[in-house]
Amino acid sequence: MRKNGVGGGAAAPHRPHFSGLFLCKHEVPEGNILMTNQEIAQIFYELADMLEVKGENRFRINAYRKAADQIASHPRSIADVAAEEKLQDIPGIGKGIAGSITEILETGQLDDHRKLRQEIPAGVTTLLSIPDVGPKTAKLIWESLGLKTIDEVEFAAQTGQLQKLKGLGPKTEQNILAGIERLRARQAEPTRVLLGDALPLAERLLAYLREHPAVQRADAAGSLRRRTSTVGDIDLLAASDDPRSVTDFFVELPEVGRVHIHGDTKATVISHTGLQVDLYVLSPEQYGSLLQHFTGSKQHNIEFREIALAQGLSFSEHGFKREDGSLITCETEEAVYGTLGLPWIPPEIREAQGEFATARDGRLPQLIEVSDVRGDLQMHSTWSDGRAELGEMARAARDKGYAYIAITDHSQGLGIVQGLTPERVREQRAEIDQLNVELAPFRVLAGIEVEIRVDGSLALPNDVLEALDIVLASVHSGMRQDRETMTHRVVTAMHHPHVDIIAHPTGRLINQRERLNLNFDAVLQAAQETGAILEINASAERLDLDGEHARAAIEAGVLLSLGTDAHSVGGLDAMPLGVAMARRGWAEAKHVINTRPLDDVLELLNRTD
DNA sequence: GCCGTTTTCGGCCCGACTGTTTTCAGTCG
Repeated sequence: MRKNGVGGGAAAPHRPHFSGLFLCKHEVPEGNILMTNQEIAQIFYELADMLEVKGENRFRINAYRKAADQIASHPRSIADVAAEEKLQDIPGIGKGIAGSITEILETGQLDDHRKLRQEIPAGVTTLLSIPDVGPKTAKLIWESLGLKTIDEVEFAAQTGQLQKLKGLGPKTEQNILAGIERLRARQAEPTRVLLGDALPLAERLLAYLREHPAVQRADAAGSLRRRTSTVGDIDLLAASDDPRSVTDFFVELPEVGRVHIHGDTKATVISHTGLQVDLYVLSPEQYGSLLQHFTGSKQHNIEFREIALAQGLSFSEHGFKREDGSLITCETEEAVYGTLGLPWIPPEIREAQGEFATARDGRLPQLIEVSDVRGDLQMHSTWSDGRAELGEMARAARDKGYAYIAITDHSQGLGIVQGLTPERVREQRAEIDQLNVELAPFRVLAGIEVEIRVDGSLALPNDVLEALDIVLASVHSGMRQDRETMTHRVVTAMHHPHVDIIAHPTGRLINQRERLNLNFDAVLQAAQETGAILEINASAERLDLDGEHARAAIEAGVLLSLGTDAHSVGGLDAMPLGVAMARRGWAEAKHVINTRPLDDVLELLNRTD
């Protein structure tokens, strides 16, 4: 788990930067400044960092961080929420922070933040991004040596100045130097790792651990288990009666580049690929509490422990402690939640977004499972930019157990690939018809991923689209349009009579390209009006919609579809990632059209045979 | 600063590991 992951109170000075997705000029009340959720959140993160360096009340600091998390992950524009005077409906936002948000929206800044910034140079809070440098160390270095940048701290460490400070020694000085090196490596290779890349590495490491004779169980936890789109590190857990032998074994694995921490029950290593991997080991009878604790999220755990405290129980990874000091251990997570009278809560929704209240009321959703998915509704073949023949894709999908798929090659109008012309759509249809004879009862739907042109019109004529079984529409070019234009463009396409699904609706490519500048509320409204379906694109670099957007869609009564967007046979394996996003969005099978039998899907699309 | 099926005040999650220390502070998860 990365810095400030589960349970921590430490700073996380740098947050991934989001696009201006949630901002819409014409919705902001007169006189307000254009601010994205991320920009607003950033002010509170910085405020928290500065207060921490000052040594202020840690609960106040945590309140700002919690509010910033809520703001950053809110699926709607905070400016819109503010305009509706609903800010205090958001958990963690009370009168004070609501007032601060209003001030930020009106003036573009926060006076408390501005004043503190005069007191504490911006550079000092950036020192918090160095591993092993927290607020106390940053303050010490700044006040005693006057250092304000990472470069200055690096030089001071190289020249032995840091170890002269009270409380620091030569080891710490070396750790800070190594930390700066790690930070630089991260910045050169900036990104968080894709869920789809981290999962295989975690599985390899787990396979080693499970072979160790003293290991009874091993699982991934943390954000990987919650299936966030990207992860900052990998958290692994093991059950063993001899934990030390397991951490000893772990730090010697071939994947390990460097050992950072190596204790009796925990070890932290850096893999050769630069990813941090943490291992925690406890006895089998404590495995349930270990799993719960390290799955997080941090805020979920805090709420969980508050509920425990209200029942006179203190909870940690070791189990529940009664007030008399006696321990209740839990071998399973079901027992952990059950001890507080709660049903087991799926990891994907442990984000402190209302899951406890829902669980208490017995209203937890029956989340969609991979096995619910009967067909894959987006994939490509050599007819456009895919690497496998249409027949190979179909047979591979059939062999995965699907009842149907949609072949959705690109249309003309997409410059970089050989998109289908009306003529070639008809040729492809003949091949699909032939395949359907061969593969029956498995069914290949003749589909298309048609370009939404810059004005919202589609790149194929109506009669061509009408003859297809399913039409996906998406934006691949002209992506820099302003918010109003882009929103109008997508909404116009949704109103097209032959468009069934908007593919990868927000257009993000994780770590590569920001989301489209789109008013998502307006997209949801258009979906309500037209019945258009929004895709959850399962390819690892898209995962679009993500959980937050999927949940907003479901709450708006909008239907979803799942497609891998596979461009090869191997690409079909991405479906569990898409299902994970759906689960993070609290989706049940009924919310996703391709959990339904083919006839029901065709009826929904008004294309019954 | 937030929050309330004990509370509008007085709480706010809990423990391992490391380094610099002679008993603990800082950082992290």
